[in-house]
Amino acid sequence: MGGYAGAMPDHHTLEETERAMKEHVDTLPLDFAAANALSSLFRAANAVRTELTNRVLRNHDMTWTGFVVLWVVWIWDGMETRHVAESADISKATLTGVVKTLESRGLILREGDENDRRLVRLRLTPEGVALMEQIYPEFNAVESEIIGNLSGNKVTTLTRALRDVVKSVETNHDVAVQDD
Amino acid sequence: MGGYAGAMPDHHTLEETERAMKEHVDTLPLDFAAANALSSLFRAANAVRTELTNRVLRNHDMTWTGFVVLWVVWIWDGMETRHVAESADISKATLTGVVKTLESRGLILREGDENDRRLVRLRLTPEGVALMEQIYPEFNAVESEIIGNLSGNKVTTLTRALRDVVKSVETNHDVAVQDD
DNA sequence: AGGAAAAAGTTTGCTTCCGAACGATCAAGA
DNA sequence: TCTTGATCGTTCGGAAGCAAACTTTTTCCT
Repeated sequence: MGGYAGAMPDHHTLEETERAMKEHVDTLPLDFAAANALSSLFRAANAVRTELTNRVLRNHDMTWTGFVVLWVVWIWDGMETRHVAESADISKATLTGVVKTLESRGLILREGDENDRRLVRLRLTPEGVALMEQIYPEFNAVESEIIGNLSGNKVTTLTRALRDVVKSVETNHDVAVQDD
Repeated sequence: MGGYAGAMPDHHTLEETERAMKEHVDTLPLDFAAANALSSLFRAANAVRTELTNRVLRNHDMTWTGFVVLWVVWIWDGMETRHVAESADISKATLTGVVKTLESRGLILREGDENDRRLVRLRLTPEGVALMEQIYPEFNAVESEIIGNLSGNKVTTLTRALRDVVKSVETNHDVAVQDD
């Protein structure tokens, strides 16, 4: 991936792409600021995800989604699957498959609810707990390293702006949001 | 997905999750600010991606990655495969499959390079161009709508912070970065 | 009580998604 | 020249990823 300076890069920088795009669609009334912001959003998310996967999860033979699901169930022991799916930002259908994988590795348990037999609650096995207690500090250390290059003030601003973006998307469909 | 206010939500907010996590791992020295920032990053990216997919791409029977690849080739006509993959933030292996799908729908063309027969260059068909000229304005309009809720100043700050995150990740591996 | 409607999780079918191994092609040096 | 080493795109195997259809269970209405 990128990160060059001085010499001619073998790929196109964001700035070059912006220029090329403007030439390409210069007759259309477009919002370039929005396009750049969201392009940066996806690029950042992908870069961080790849970094965390390669430096932390890979050593434990763990996928990104597998880790996220384990983390959610670690924090919210006995959570119902639909809420786990929502927290992990994946569909119920995907969760079914991921849980099957994690179950086969002895990290998670499916447990029926006695009062409502439609529900399935998820719990970590002792092995799952042990794994999370080992992985998560490593995971967070890399998170800290990545974010550590930004000043404290910038981190707060960034986090708030990202939450605003989420709120902006959800506001278009849900009932009015009024918090914060 | 979320976006409730007043009544008890059927899911956990970011703030509640933060509290639960702190209770859960309170003996460990963790960087919560970094965890919150990156959690917000993934949530924002997912929310925007889902929104754009549902409101724009779905109407044209187009997947997210398919659209991104088409967009890159639209802007950089005749680009070599490996550069398209890098620009689209996917692996070469993934690109092979996606191009196969787009090719079967008559939107993209694979074209051998005469000077270096290892290379494959990608071009849009007239149908592909027509599709992009129709979809991209719609796509950008929704981008604009999402970002439009933030003040102009905030957008600039957000974009810059996200690029800093990308740079922070890449700096750990590449040669020193010195631009901007 | 009884039947319709809603809700939870699973299955199905198809498309990403990636690392590793692979075959083909080109580049550099003896 | 030829051969060793890179480089490019593809293939393979396995795991996400989702919408839509489906089964089971619960809720709601009369």
